[in-house]
Amino acid sequence: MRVTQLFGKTSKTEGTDYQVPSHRLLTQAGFIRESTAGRYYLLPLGLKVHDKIIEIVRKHMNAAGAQEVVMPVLHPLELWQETNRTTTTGFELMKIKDRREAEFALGGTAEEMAVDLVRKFNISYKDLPFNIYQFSMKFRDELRARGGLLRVREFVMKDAYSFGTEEQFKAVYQQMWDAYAAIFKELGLDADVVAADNGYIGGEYCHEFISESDQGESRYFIDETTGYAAHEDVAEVILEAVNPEEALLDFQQVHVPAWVQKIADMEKYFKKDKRFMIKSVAYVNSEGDIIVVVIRGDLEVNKTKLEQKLHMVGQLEAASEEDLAAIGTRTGYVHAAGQTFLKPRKAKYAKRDCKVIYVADESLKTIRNGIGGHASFEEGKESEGTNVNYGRDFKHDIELDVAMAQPGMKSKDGGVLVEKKGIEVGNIFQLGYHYSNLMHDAEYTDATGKRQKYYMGCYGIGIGRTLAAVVERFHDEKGIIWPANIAPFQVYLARLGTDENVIKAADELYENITALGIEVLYDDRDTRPGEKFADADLLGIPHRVVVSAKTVSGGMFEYKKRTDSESSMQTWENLKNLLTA
RNA sequence: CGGGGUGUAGCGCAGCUUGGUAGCGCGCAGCGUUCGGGACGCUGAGGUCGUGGGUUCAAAUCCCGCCACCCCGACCA
Repeated sequence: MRVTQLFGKTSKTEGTDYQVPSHRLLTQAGFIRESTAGRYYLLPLGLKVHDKIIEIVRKHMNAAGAQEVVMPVLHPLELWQETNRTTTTGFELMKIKDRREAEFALGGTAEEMAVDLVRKFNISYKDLPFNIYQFSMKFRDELRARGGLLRVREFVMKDAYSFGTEEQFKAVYQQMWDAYAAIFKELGLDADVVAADNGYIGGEYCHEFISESDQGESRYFIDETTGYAAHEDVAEVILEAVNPEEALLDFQQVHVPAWVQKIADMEKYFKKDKRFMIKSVAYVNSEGDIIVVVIRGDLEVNKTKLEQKLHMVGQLEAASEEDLAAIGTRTGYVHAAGQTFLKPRKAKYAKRDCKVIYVADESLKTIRNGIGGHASFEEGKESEGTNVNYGRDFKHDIELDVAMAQPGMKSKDGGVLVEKKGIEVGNIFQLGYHYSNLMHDAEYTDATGKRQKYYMGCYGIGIGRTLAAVVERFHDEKGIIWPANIAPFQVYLARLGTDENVIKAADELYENITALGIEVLYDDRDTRPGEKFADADLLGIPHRVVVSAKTVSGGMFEYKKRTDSESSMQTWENLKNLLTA
């Protein structure tokens, strides 16, 4: 390809709106162009890379026995209604109607479609297991697109759906895990594999493949001694007893000044570490019930864990002042001990009839003689509890681990958790019977002739995001540095000058390298050398060859790798070897 | 959805306070001089000033509505 014929241009100036390197570089180098927020044009250069990534993914999926299909992008809305995802999806479902008023969801993920396709056939146990996948545009009405291709509203995703028996599933899951590891390795992204939350997809467990990056939005923890790796949403820690040697003291309700409300205030007033404080955090669910989580003062409630463990996925929101008023309390004075304590006040403050669900975090068991959680806010008589001991002074029926992990904590496997940030480039989900239970006829015939439900999994890779993750990992101040296997071209051939001999030599070299089956981007523009070199670096093509009056007179070619700082003169034979190596 | 900000030529911006013929740099086109890390001179093209309404003799500028985009948060691939 000649640069003079290539659609898309590099830009010398950087925009000011780019917060993320890959966004700026891909735009500046002419790989992508923004349409509206979160929707991008892929230009010829960008598409070439995109295609190469797809090819690698396809190769490994096929090798793992998965079979490619294409599903419609418009999903009949009834399918989504069958699984209640029209109301409960995490992403805002995009819907459209045709002229007959038939409603469709713009596909954001395709579990229902896959099941619907499969149930159109008479599947027997002899057909199992199988795994079908596709590359298709996914639509998600993101609240806020961000970071170029990192978080968009339309993107090509490879999504696979496996069907089989429960016994067969483990092997399929492992197969996909291995395929993913191979894919990301081939792309130069040695992704961390972390346990994560299934969220709206459903199922009981899943793993995310995360490319470590400062620009990533996923926060996760790794225990480097044991290998335990988990997304912050699910990371489990062992909390050790803080003061097990301390004798239990008598509970006291003591007067405190009105300014003492937050944990920080209490630390100041009682002159004790926040680990000894007892904190209550209130949420409201979609029914309007109030969920009060009582937890150690130094910990944060992990809402994802809480939702998962209460089976209220996607339903919890932080309680408002109004919600708190409904149970007779207010911010800073949510009572840890439970409903009974609230009753006397209820008549005065209650505004609506709602359930109060108390959850005690396991961390409460790690402290003796804690402070707080028994606040009274009657004016002039503000008070707090001291020497509070969970189990003795109060206890809740629901005891869960819902604390957010923090760096330095002990992982559930015993090592120390290190915090990392990264870009989630792929995920594998165990779905189990989630969809088979919700959708009719998601069944096959077993060896005894009985109908059985499918045990499913699903597996996704965002192609554009992966592309961006590669750029995040491989770039310098001058531009992108593509790994050779996905570079849009292998060679950037820069012709310096417009001398007849130079043109002839460069044209010939272009032909000769192309004849080797190597993709060349031939910079045949009549521009100055500096511009060509700058573009070569910006575009990130692995090899750079220069033809100029100097090289022509010497009968040699100038060669440099994108990652080299110095170039060298090479004969054609040597150059050939360097380029085909 | 809450808070903050921005919309003027392909890109980056000035002009708006104090209403009066729409500007600058880069880029683009032509000519010339140049030619090894983003040259220089001259000439030129290119803008419904996001959009709808209002005030006014007159609106990029003042007022109201709407839309889009960016950042933080919330939410979540």
